[in-house]
Amino acid sequence: MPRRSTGRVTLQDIAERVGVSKVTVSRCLREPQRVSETVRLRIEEAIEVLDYIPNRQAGALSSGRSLSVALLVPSISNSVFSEVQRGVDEGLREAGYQVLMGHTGYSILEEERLIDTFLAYGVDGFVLSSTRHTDHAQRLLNRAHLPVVETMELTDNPLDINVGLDQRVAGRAIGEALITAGYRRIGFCGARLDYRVQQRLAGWEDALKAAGLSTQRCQTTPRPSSYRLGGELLSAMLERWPDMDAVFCCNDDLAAGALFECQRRRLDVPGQLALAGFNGLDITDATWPTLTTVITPRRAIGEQAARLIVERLQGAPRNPSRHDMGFDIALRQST
Amino acid sequence: MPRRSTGRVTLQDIAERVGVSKVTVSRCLREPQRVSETVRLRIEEAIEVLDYIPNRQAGALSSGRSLSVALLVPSISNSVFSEVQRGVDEGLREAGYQVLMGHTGYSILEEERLIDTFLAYGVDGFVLSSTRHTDHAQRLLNRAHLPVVETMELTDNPLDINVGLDQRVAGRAIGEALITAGYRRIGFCGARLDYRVQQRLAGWEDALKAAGLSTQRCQTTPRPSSYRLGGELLSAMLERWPDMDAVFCCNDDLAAGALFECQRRRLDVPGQLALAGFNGLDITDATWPTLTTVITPRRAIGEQAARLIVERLQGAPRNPSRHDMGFDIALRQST
DNA sequence: ATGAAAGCGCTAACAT
DNA sequence: ATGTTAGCGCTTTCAT
Repeated sequence: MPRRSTGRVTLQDIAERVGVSKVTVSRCLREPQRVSETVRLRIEEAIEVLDYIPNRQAGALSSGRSLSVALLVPSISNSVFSEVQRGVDEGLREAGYQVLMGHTGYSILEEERLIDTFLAYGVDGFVLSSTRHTDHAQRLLNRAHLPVVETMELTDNPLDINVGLDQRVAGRAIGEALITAGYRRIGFCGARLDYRVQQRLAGWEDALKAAGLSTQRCQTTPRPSSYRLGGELLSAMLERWPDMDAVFCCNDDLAAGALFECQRRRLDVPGQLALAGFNGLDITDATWPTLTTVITPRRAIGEQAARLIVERLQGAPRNPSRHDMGFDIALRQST
Repeated sequence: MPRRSTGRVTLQDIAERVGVSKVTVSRCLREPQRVSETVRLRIEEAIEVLDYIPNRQAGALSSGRSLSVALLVPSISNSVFSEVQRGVDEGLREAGYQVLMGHTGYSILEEERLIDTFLAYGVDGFVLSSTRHTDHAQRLLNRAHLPVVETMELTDNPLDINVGLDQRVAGRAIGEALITAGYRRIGFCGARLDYRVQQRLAGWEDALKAAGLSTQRCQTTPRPSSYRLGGELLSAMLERWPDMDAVFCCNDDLAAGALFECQRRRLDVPGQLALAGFNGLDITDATWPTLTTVITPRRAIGEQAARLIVERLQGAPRNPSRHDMGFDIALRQST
């Protein structure tokens, strides 16, 4: 017994109304110039009148391409990734691809789960926001023969395409900037301690060691970053190392939170304590005093990722590559 | 001539390896208890060994259900919506649904485009973050016979399910709180001026009028909200109405930006000027002074939206409803 | 320029 | 408990 149709308007409905076969309608949608003008106009009219919405699942099943790309970010609420997302989204949309977003909660296991899910949805490519993955995730990606872009940080062994910046070099640069500015008892505070934060910490150590300074003033926690945590970490540090004259916070949220805590304590920034953040979020340029930070090219990373993946989707051969997008130090009022 | 297969592992491959038919494998995945234990174990082993990933497009095409729900938010970077998103995501994931997110950029035309796109992807339902849509979008949604939840604000004519809070009443409540606290020359500053902001403004007017106070101190702009804009609007207001003793900012970003501007001007908050925001973002509880604000139950809205849509997806009949999730006023140091 | 036929990988319906 | 058959809506291939 035939299963009843879903009631949705299909290519066949358009075809019948116009009096052509459904291949012609399909063709009209994909290669309008291959259909005669008269037929084209009538098809377009029918589509309009019937409110036809193509069934992408059927299209994808048949063609093997879904015209969608998965973008996996650690966190939705972290504004750091929303800029990357915008760049990716814009670039891919222009090329006719839909971006499907997922968030991993900073967990590579969750990333693996999402890769599996999106493979099941038949995405044509992946943009990941890290270079660290489970073995299984890597296997899945390799077998799928899909273009993959790993973003944010750089790696020597990209799965495929890698677009980011050297987090360690950036950490070192901000450390050096603080040293150049005359600070000598420089602390580091970090939350979450994901790979990128660890790299920034290593960079900070590089800078201090190279200058012969102590790297003992280091306060870290696995807890997720927040404004309040920035305040808490700063308080703990002031207690342990009252002589500290500057702090590099692993990200801008912590830096802003630390600044608020200084205000609460009536501690003059930068007079009594200098503060620096990382990423260059909007808030760093709005507080009083404004915050010194490392500006990361998040939008550009997203755009470049989109550009490269589109190239591949349009047929360019696989060619593992690494793209260093650099960073800028913004020296502001807090140092 | 037969088209060559995609090379992907399919149900058929599993079936052949185990020596059963593919329906049995399919059944094993969906209703394991209906398959004999021995066969089940062998199927599970084959799936593991071959790294089988089901093709959801084929499944959805065949069954008419994609096990996915679209969530449309105005902005990815606005943390207001990330809480909603978490609630939705969590609830839907538990029920076995994947959330596909899109952002409209506060444009109902873009919303319409996304509704079209996600209908093409065959989603089983929609969570929207407004009650305002284009006529065409409403038509599309009605014809699709899919569960739809409109969130954030309340409406008298829900498309289907409506979960939110009365933005106008909330605006009035914060206005009244300021009046109760003794302020009399109360300003309003608003950005973007989307529907919700307009409602908050109307509520603020309600409160001031009811108390016989002037509503002239109102500074608005269509520009998108940001910390810096909060500072700019405040500056403009101080210039126009130097006697102003309190400002209700339409959201927390503006309020924080206004606070930073006060710090820059060495204006004592709340001594010389009181500030209030809207939403209850983390930052309002981190600044110095902390910010008075309206706490909106964003997480709860998301969870409730998920709960209700899952009910419908599991067969509950359509039953238009409105769920007022309320709000709380947090009186903090800035007033 | 247009169409007929086959098939993408899966599930629903109906046997056995 | 398992299998057979048909078909979801589209695109591809090949023919006209």
